Amino acid sequence: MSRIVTERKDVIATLAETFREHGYDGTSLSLITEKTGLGKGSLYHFFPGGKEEMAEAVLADISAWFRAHIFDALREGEDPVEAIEAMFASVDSYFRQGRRLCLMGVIAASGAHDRFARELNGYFTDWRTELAATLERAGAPAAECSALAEEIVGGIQGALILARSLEDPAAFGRVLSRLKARCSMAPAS
Amino acid sequence: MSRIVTERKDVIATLAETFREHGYDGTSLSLITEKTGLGKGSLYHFFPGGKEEMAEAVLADISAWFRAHIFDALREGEDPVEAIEAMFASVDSYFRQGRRLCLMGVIAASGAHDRFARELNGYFTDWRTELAATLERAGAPAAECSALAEEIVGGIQGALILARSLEDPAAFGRVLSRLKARCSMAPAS
DNA sequence: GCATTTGTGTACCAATCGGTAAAGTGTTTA
DNA sequence: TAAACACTTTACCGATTGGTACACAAATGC
Repeated sequence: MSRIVTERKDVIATLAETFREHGYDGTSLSLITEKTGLGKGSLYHFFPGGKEEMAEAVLADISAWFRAHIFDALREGEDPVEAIEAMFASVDSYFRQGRRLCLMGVIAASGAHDRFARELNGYFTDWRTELAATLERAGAPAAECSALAEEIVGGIQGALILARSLEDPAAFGRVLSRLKARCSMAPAS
Repeated sequence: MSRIVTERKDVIATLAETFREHGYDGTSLSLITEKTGLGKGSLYHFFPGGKEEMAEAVLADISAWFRAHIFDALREGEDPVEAIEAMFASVDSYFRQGRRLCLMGVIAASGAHDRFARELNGYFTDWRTELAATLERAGAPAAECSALAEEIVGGIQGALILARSLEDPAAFGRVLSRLKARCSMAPAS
């Protein structure tokens, strides 16, 4: 019997998908065992803190992904208009054209939100901040770009909820393209 | 010892608040017992179907409220512009200036979403439909008002998630007023 | 080659889960 | 006034929950 050796990071993607689909409270250890193929022994070897540490690891992983692929790209993109366009493309792909929920939103809307308040706050604060700065670089009126960023970051979350509720993933793309259109209006005077 | 007699409808508001705050899976019968002050016997007397029937009753109650106070007001308001303005005011008040989540959104973002798919779909479909029709009556370009309604209904959900995550209820009001502003642009040609 | 580290499987735990059964109390109705 | 009804209380059920203990196997380091 060949032993299949796992590493901590191999589990995180599966963990993330499970939490996304079933929520924090809806994800039991037995469900995790089933989805990952790992027994409790292995699970608690990687995550001594149990379920809470698993969720924390997943959230940290997601934060890192967004920092690397979205926030940094916004800040460091030479052409801010192009960078914003790239952000929308990345978001559409990351959320699988509206078929995948945002785990940050899922946690925020669950009873476990206070346990992960720091991660949630950081994620949304960073996104709003970086997007606002890039909008300003792109020529949006300075007084407005923080509010516009807020509207967009929130709009993305709402569009995901809406798409799932309407059972119409395409609704996500429609809202996304409207939000994108808002970015190119009211260019710098 | 005076016996306190309860009616089914008396429990529903407390039930709603509990589900809102703790999510569907996070709301246990013992938590419900604690919040409502009712024992399991009484609970199962009112809701023989248990937790699922309780949630269904709450969702039905919410649907009825929105139908009566939002959707009907949109459809029957003589002045469509005023009706839309009233909708935003009602929404701001219903969601307690961003301090209260939408239970429909909470369920949609939970693992229980498929169990209540019909209710979720109906709620969002009706809202989008009625708002789109009112926008058209208000003079919005016919080709656009369905998409605009979608953007607004989704935007409200997202703003609630955002406000909770940022621990800044005021973010809800800010997004709300931006969404409202979108309604008065592009008047009929 | 031997010890240590890294990962796995199994058995177990108290606590809680959602749900049931039935006796009891008060209120309405006939 | 007696039966029917509406609500409550208490005790109980098997299943599942998150978590622990520990023996065990494979890879790794010296």
